Amino acid sequence: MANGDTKQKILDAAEQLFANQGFAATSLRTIIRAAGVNTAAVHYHFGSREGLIEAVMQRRATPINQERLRELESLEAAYSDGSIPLDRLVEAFLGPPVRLHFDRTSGGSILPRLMARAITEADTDIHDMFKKLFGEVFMRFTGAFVRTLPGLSPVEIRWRMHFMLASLAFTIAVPDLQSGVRQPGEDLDAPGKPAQAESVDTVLGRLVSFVTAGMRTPAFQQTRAKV
Amino acid sequence: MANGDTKQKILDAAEQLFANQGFAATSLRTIIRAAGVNTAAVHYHFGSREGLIEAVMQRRATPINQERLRELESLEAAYSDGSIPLDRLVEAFLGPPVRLHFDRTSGGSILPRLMARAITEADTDIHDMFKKLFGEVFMRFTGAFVRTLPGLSPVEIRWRMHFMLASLAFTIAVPDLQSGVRQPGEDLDAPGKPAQAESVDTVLGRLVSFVTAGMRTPAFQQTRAKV
DNA sequence: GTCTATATCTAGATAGAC
DNA sequence: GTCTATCTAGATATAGAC
Repeated sequence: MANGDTKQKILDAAEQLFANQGFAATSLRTIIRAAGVNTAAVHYHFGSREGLIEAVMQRRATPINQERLRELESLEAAYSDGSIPLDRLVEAFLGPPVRLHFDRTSGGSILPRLMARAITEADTDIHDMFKKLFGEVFMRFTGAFVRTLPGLSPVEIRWRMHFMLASLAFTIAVPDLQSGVRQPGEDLDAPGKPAQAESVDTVLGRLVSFVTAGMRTPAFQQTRAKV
Repeated sequence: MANGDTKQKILDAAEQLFANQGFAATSLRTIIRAAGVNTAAVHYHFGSREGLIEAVMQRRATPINQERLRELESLEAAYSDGSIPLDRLVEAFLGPPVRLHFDRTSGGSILPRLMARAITEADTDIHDMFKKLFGEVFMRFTGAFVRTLPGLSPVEIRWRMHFMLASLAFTIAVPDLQSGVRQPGEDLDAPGKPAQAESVDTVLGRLVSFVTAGMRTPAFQQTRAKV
């Protein structure tokens, strides 16, 4: 409990709680209780509650951005003459957060849940923060999708990336939704048992195949029936 | 400002605020200020903050459920011999909330945002509430999807419905995300201008075509490369 | 059914001792 | 760098007059 330890303890506790309960629902006092420190420590290290939120997010955004960029650049190098295959591109975007979500060793397993919370949260300040942290890499991917899918307008592509983001965020942040809802006739799983215990590869595979198919489908054509 | 008016005013104000700010971030005091009533009125009519939340959600769940069921039953009648076409089924599920989202007359335009918030929120009590309100109709649809997509396992179908729910919720609840992120090279829209102003049919069309394609794609096969 | 007034608690933030 | 003590504001909830 000596030196600079406190800062880390606060960050860890805050990350856990923000990820589990959301930002709005987590008070500083809950955090300091969990971290075993006192109120003043938070303000000393981070200035304010908002400063803490930003620090928590910043600590985690960098690795995801780096990993995504690394994969994207490796794909761009491999397919420098043509365009990148769609499923590879989708996986380069979804893989890093999903894999980190399942990584129980790095302490990063809560990380993507935290990120998903950030998109999901109502607070616009948090949205702004999120855009600041991920916006640049997101735009790089947008450009790649535009090249890979020349048949689609940029607007259409942006919508589909929005759906992709949605599927990603939900898969990570709201996993309990797929448990609570059971099938009509079948009982593949026991009454209360969550439908999870799936491997990283399986989850990522399901996600990538769904999103890739959605991305690839022909552009929606407005029927000008009315007007 | 005479009789039973107060209850309605509270419900309306609460719905607005919950939809815009989320549940956790909205205090009773904010609500009573907006509604022009006082604290005691809320407790008199709804017992507690949680009681108010439940009342707000219940008021809106019923019409969506009814509309979805009506469309589903009409499809089941029309295709009683075979299975329902996938895109019709997807539209029956997504159409009612999306259309209500755009309906500026019924005062229901905030409604689906509210619902989307409920899935999106961290609070598990709200999740439970949500499952209670929509679970039954959701299961009816699950059964229909299982019949329409015999090539997919129920587990796979549940995952894809999860992605569908995600895309729906995000489209309605987090519309600003698609604005803030702009294209690399192109400026189809002005710097700050949101990319919306799209018609109901366009948005619903984009959503349905993306989801339908994702739903229809062949089941993900686990490669047993490792292990 | 509606209000004012108030009780009780918890929030974020700061001052100042160590 | 870390703590205790405390300020102020805001929260939910209730009592009791009208």
